[in-house]
Amino acid sequence: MTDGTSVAAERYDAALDRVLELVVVINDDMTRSLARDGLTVSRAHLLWELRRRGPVPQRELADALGVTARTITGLVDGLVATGFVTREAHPTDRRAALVTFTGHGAATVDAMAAGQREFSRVLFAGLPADRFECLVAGLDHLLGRLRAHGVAPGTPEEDQ
Amino acid sequence: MTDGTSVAAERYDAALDRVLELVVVINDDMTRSLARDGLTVSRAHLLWELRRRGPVPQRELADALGVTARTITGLVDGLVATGFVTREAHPTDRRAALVTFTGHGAATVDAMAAGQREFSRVLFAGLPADRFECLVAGLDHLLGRLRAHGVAPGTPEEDQ
DNA sequence: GGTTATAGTGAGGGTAGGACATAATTACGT
DNA sequence: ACGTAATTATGTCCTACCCTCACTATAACC
Repeated sequence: MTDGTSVAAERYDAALDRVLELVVVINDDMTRSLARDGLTVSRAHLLWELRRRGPVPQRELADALGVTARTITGLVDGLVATGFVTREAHPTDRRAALVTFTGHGAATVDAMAAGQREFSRVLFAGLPADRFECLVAGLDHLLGRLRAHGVAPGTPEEDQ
Repeated sequence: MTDGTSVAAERYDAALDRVLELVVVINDDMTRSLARDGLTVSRAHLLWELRRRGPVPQRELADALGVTARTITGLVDGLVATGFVTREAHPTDRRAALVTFTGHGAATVDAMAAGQREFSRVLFAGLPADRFECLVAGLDHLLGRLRAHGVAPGTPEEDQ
């Protein structure tokens, strides 16, 4: 079974190892980088969603992040305590609180966006155009396979 | 500034988005898959290291996972309680406890390894050989850039 | 033997999630 | 209009991960 059926199981394994290593390394880097801004990954995700939605009630953030409303309460508590957002009154629904950026919060999340662009340049710089395209195509293939396998979002999936 | 200096900042951004999405999707999938075996990501990492080291004192696992010894105590507590490992006496050092697989633990981690091979086949199946090679080369490039940028392991980095 | 280093744990704190229960408010149905 | 949902957010309580600091027991060194 050295070849025949496919490229070779061992090459697949080695490739998956690289993907997994990439996952770990990027995760760690994000965590450290955010910590320098006084943020955690979860809180940064919240700010990121808030950025492309404007002030929204917490319920919407819960749906966007895929966590319970209770978790959002905790995350917003932390972000309020550290001065990134405030809870403002909803104009029409007195149950809801509109999560709203402070100046510091807006500046931080803008800096995050800039940092991400910078990071992408660092990552992909020096990669010839054709190799770059091929890499992106490969990544798309992986994402497609994951979705087809019922893993990624886009699939409703009632789980188990 | 539509082109000229490089491929185009927007393409880099889009590519990074794919990488980030891959990170999230794979993380979530791993978490769910492990939960079906009664494991968490951290505990599975511990078992994974234990697999390629044989019975070891907890100190060694702490170094391998990059966490404090205290954290290992907690993880091993959980794994003992759920029947994956036991703490055995060290033959020569009475301070140390050798973390050792139970039958269930060994079987589970072997199944994890098999599942990973299976997963790699699912991911890469249907990718022509040349495209596969190109993807792997691209991934290596990314890992290299990360290391060069002082992100990945291999760099001592006294952190500060 | 005495000092120092190491292995592991107790105590306690911060963050991230969940389940369940509950108050306040809105929406709906008749 | 009035009662019954449904919805927003939170209180309370739980698991889990990770840390620091203090401490015990043991090993190692000299």
